[in-house]
Amino acid sequence: MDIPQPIISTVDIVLLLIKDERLCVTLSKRDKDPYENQEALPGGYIHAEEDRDCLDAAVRILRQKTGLLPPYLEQLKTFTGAARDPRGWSISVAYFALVDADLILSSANPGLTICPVDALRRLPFDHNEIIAAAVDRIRNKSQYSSLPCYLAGETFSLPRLQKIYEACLGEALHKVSFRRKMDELGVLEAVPGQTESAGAHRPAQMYRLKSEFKNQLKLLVRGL
Amino acid sequence: MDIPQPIISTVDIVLLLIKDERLCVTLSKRDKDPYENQEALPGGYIHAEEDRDCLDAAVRILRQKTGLLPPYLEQLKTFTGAARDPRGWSISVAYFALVDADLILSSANPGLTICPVDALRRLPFDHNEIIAAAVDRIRNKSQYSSLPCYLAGETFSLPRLQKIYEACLGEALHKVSFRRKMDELGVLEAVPGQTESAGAHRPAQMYRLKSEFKNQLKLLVRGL
DNA sequence: AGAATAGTGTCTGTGAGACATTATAAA
DNA sequence: TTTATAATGTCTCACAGACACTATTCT
Repeated sequence: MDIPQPIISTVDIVLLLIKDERLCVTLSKRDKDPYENQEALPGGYIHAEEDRDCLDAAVRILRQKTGLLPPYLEQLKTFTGAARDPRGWSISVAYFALVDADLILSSANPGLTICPVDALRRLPFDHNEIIAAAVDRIRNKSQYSSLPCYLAGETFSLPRLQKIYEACLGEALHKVSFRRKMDELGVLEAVPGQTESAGAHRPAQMYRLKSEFKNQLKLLVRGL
Repeated sequence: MDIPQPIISTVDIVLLLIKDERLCVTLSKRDKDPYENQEALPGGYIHAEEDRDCLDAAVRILRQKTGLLPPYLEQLKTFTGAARDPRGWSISVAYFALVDADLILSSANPGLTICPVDALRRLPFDHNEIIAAAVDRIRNKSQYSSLPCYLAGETFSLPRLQKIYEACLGEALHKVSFRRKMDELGVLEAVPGQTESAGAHRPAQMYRLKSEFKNQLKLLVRGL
């Protein structure tokens, strides 16, 4: 039985959020070689002694680099090969996380940058490709699920939620249909008496996720 | 900088096909410990010296264990952790492949077994979970894509293709709608003059994938 | 009062499923 | 000629988008 050659095993995380009605990714300044001091996806080695599995590692790395545990976290895709890392053959299990922008902006972590996904410069490793996969994923799931609600924070108006969906999908949505679909999803409830004023016009009713859907995606039979 | 602990890095493949109108998975008898001589998903170590990336490794392993290159192969999901392999902390990058049953049954590889996915016994490692993820994937993609066509071989009748879709989805489909959708997909062309007789009734027109779609999935705007 | 957006009611075209009818080869 | 399934035409109901109208608050 041949002993396999050692392979670098890491986890990288695409932490997405909405800022100024645009879909953005969280970048972290690298504190080690290779690419020391450059902006890249937050990531790190798998610690076999400490992490039970890769999801565990992702949670640990998120805590270390951003100080928060996002309300949505799932495996995205695994990126592998001899060419993607100057240290040699590597595996990166990429994760996909969503968070309300206020949480990051308020925690004011110095090493972090928020950058719109459609205005990224060339990043180290294959991180542009990883982010592209994450954008594909959110585009796809936003068409038929409550996924973008995790970008919206505790309470939000329907007009704001529609803007978030539109930022995820990259296209404008029809208001009546959007509201019908949100109603059909059935994951939202109005917050009694709470409204949001935004100028010289009627204020918007605020909504929140029903508690039973806080940790559970809901899917539409037919998409938006 | 801490040197990470070595992690076992493997690739496993869920090779699906239709046999007797049922969705089946290809199992391979293990030739090494752990679980020597037991049926499990075909898989093996990543060879960092030889494989450019994991897709490369999957192709190599498929060639070694089954002797064929399936017309459809994509990454499925990565399974990781300390608990899934008795040898220790491991990463398995799982792949998802589709093939026409005739190809496997004709190659008559002795180490292979074909087993319906809904009649599996307990398999080594977390292979039941990996297969469940593959079944989820094919169920999902069959709803809105030409994916199941890769299970159908070179030429096939529409009634047979419908049976294949039904096996993938696990539910009966409406004939008229199914045909409308196949027409809308636009990936099929009739094979002039070729029909299939199957009893005392009108024979079925045979179809094949248009050559431009042989290596490309086509998606429906609205599902089946 | 006017402006501007929130929120809702109604109409219409598209499309999916139901049903029915025709087509065709084997027995 | 019967039988069984292939293949297609037609009807109807549901739904998505278009449009129009009402509601409400700030200026």
